[in-house]
Amino acid sequence: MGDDTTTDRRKARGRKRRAEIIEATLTVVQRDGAAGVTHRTVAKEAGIPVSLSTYYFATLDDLLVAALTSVAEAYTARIRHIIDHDDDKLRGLAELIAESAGPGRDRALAERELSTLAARRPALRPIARRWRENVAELARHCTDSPSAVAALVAASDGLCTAILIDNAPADTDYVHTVLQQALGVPRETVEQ
Amino acid sequence: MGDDTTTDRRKARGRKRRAEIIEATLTVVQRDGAAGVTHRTVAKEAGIPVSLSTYYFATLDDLLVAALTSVAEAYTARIRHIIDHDDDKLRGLAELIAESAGPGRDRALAERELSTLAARRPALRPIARRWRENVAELARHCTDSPSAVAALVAASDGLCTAILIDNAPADTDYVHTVLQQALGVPRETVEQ
DNA sequence: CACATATTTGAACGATAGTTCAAGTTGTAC
DNA sequence: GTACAACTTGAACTATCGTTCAAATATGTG
Repeated sequence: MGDDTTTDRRKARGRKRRAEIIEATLTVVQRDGAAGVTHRTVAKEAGIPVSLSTYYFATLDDLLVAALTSVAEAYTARIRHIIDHDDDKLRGLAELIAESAGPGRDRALAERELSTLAARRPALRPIARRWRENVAELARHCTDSPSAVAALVAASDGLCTAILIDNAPADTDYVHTVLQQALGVPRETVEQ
Repeated sequence: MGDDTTTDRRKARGRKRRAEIIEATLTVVQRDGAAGVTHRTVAKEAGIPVSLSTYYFATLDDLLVAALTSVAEAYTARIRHIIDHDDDKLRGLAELIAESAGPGRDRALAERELSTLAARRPALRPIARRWRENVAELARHCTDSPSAVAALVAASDGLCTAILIDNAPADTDYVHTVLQQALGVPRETVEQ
């Protein structure tokens, strides 16, 4: 009847709709910022009536929470993949960060908007924190120093901000160099 | 008549009102986030009618721009003061950053909200960028390495984020240690 | 005094917001 | 078929929004 793994096609469609609405929400955030997210703009983006948006997300807050969760999970998955599969994990991280300047800019922008939102809602903090914890775990594969881990995590975050807001140089080599510097690798391998 | 240094008491009162409205705006941002800023909430906070808010700031955008400019300038002034007057400039920066956990939390939160806003408005980027450039200048007093400067700037930003969103440890010593790490000081003086 | 300029006020307009709801449709179980 | 649950729809309610405006007050100038 109502078990978790039901194959009820109605519920399956419901889950799909839910995902579609979240996707439309992220599109709106990327285009107009978190301030542009309303039940109506999201519904229009998804091509559905307004009341269907509220059917799946009773309040606008629920929708934003779901969107943040989704985008954070996607980002976290990327990092986990680097940890598990990349040989040079620091370089993998640098590539991921450098993406924020190119194709991944919209996504990174959305994540910043939503994480800023999280600063004001304690319920969202654990989700926003997960990204940071995963970067820390990646860092622990590169060094034993706790302060080096902290510096790398902070620098990673700061680099993303710089790329998004300052249009800082964002080629992988540059990011990689700065990450190495934060990690404290010997000078002569960093300086030109 | 209309020169800059007029002592016209009417204009003086106008400037004071303008400052009051900006102050009220920042209070609203600190309490409810940038999304909570409306002409009405600001007017209520300032104890004035709505139309007076629009008299000084024709559009809501003008008001947000003015508020961001104000908060960014205050922060920049703090950094400049450290550069010009502190002996241990890195420690001064660490103290400033650590403030974000205590009395300066609201202001730091407001700055993040408003700088996130800047990501979507090119006109605001120069203002948001100034903070970063001043930190870089401070860093250049501590090192000759360009990558060390970049790492310190990025780490400073990331530490603020961590303190605001993750409730990361924020005592001055800890922040100072991480900043030193990013700067690349010899290991033995950093590790415990 | 009159005259001009700057500030202040309350009311109003049109637009859009979140949310609710009763009615309709589709799919599942019996 | 009937009964039931999940999904979908359009319309509506109330609230708040940004902005405008004419009138009132205060201040400076002659």
